[in-house]
Amino acid sequence: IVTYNILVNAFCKTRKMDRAFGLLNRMRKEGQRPTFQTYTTIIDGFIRAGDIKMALEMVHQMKKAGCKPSTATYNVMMYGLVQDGQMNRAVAIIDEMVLAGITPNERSYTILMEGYACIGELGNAYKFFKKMKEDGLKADIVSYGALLKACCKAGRMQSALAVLHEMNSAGVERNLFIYNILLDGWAQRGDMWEAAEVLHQMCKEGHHPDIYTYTSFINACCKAGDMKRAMETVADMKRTGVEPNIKTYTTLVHGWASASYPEKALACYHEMKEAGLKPD
RNA sequence: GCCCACGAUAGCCGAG
Repeated sequence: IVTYNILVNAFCKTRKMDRAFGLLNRMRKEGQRPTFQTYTTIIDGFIRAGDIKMALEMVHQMKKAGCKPSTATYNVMMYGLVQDGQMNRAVAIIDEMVLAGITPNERSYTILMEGYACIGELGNAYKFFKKMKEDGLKADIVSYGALLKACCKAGRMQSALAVLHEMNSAGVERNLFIYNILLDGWAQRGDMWEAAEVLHQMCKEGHHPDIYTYTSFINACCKAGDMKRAMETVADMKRTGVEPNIKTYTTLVHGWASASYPEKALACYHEMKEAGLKPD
């Protein structure tokens, strides 16, 4: 059964839902009982394919087969609804879980927080952050990341700093994701100075900037109109072995174009093609 | 605690 599950998972991850589904039927025919993991994997596959209806249908089949949906099953459903922008339905799943006697875990709440973070609803994100703690769950680094992103998206950078502070008190170490979210928060506001400060601090603490860090920072420079600094950053990243990708170049092309230097924009565009990247 | 399932970061454009 574990072997089957691994196979089913492989098919789902490569978007071959028909084959995954076929395998499920084969398991049934051979008299093997698919486990709750099997079902959850398939439901996850449908969710990632954007097919909420089929995902719900599978939940139904799962229950009919006498398999109890687990926390992960509910999490997957919430994730799908969140991706689809159906926050209210996603939130309703929490109540459904509780009614079914299933306990939400930190991921359950983090999924909802992420959803609210994406639309800049800090208040709601925070609401579930609190709820998580009320349930006696410990916020992990991903949960803090979601809260941080909510602050950044809402433009509440002071609150973002407060979140970092709380992480410290909770003894949760910052990682590259955390720094990148924060740096991007400043970048979105065109504050390359604060962004530079974050970049400086992360390096000081031994974190190596990655493609996300650099691209966000370049974006900050472009927004602030400092194309010189943007180009210097490109040089920096190459020097540290981080190759600019399509997004990095698009940021630059856009930056030069907004600064009314179409010829510079074109030069970046050519450089991108020479680097073997296809414009998208 | 670990094993087969679930959550996090960047650009432009389009759609609304």
